[in-house]
Amino acid sequence: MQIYNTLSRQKEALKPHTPGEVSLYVCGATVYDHCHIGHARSAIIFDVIRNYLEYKDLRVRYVKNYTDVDDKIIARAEKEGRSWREVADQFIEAYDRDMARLGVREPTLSPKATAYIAEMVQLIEDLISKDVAYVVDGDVYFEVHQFEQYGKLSHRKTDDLLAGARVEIDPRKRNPLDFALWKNSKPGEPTWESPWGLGRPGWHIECSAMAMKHLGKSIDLHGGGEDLIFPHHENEIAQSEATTGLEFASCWIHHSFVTIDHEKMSKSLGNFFTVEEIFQKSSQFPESVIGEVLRFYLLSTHYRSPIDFSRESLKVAKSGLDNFYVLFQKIDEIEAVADPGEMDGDLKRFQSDFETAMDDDFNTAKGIGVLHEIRLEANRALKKDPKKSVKLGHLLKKIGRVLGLAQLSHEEWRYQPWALALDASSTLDDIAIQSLVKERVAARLNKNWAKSDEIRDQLAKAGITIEDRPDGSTRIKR
RNA sequence: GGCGGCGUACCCAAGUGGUUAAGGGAGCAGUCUGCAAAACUGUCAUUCAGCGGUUCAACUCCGCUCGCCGCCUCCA
Repeated sequence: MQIYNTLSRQKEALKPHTPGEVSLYVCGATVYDHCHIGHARSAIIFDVIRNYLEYKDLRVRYVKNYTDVDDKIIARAEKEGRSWREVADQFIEAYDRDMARLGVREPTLSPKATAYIAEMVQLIEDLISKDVAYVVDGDVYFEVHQFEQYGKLSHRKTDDLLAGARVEIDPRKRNPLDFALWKNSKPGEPTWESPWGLGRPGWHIECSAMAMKHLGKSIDLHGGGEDLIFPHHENEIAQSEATTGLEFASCWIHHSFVTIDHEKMSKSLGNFFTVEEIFQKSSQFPESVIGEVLRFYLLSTHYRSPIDFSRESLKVAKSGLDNFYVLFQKIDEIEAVADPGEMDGDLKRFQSDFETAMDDDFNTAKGIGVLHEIRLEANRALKKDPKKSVKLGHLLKKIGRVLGLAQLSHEEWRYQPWALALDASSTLDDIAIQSLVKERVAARLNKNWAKSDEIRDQLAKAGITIEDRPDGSTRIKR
């Protein structure tokens, strides 16, 4: 298995510290607002990476934190006249709910930063004693020049960083690049006791403390969005390695962004979509369907490439997924039986194609391509070799599980045949549709084609497509 | 200014120093159907932004040009 490592800027073989076990740490969200599609992309990518490692019989210890103390949380709390804790708790809950709807499994552990203040204080004390950190008026800073390898992750020289720096010069810092490990807190802010007085931790130290606490001094995989490379991950490396003298993480995985009109989503541009709002706007579908559409869309581009978000791209994802569920329905209808374990001929080839794709830096886009090839083959075999179709259907489910796709039954997918579109602009309600469909079925039985077609046109105008099935039933699609 | 990425058919998107450049969506034709729809079959890039170079051979390696984007500040 080859994984692209930001540290070396090339793909490397995965070599866990403990054979058969993999430790994975991912920087989670700062909980000051609802999460957006970018957060969803991050969560889904690492969910799939975790699933695939497990599929390859590796035991995965996956830690993803919540940053529940931060300037933005404090600012929001102040603005809304409530406590920072309330704000954090609210958005942790919202985050968990969004993740569940996206079919993202819970990590092995989801620590909250504020539960690890003691560990952070201890780390900082150690850094001070090693003379790589210094105290100024109740603040503690990490002295970047004391860590020779500073810049190894972002591949930047400290001089270059200074040259392009847009950082305000703080006269109390020995060097503008020095970053806060501990901040003297202002009245009303969250506060903990420390050897340097009342204060709160800096952002970077949180992840170091939680990662080392739960995964040890040297972890196998560390991930996050590519915007975290500098300074967050660079600083994590500096702090952690300055304390332990060991390599903090062997492999750094960074994913690219979700863009809107090819620009990074951001609050300042106002061009972001929250997961919550996508679910709300698509509420004519069951959550499991929307979640899967989002997953399919987000996994259809390699994680290291940017992906542009649009309504259109979700429609395409929906269409792609429809094909799988149509197949599942057809397989159900043929009533052939096959042992899910039976793997012969094409089956093995498809499975190995999928593994080859995923072994190559988690190429989910190619993996989805294999899913479609299996689907096509299963459709072809439907009449000639129904048993093969059933087996291919089993394979589809097995492989799909890694990606979190194609796991529903066709009934769940098309739970109400008359509620199948992303743009529900129909002027007819479900009851009206049902009665028109009944009327049309009767007309067709009487071979009253004019009437039947008239009803079909009427439904078409309301944005509903009719499909007559061979058994006389009617399927409807918006 | 420093560092990095991208540009593949109408749209999205994999990929490789050399046999047919995945797959999806859309389109077109056929099978099926009362007609449709769905599904299946076929078709849809002699070509991979442009120009040079290396090579027996490049879309794939190197250089330059054009266009787009990201990081260097909190950010998935």
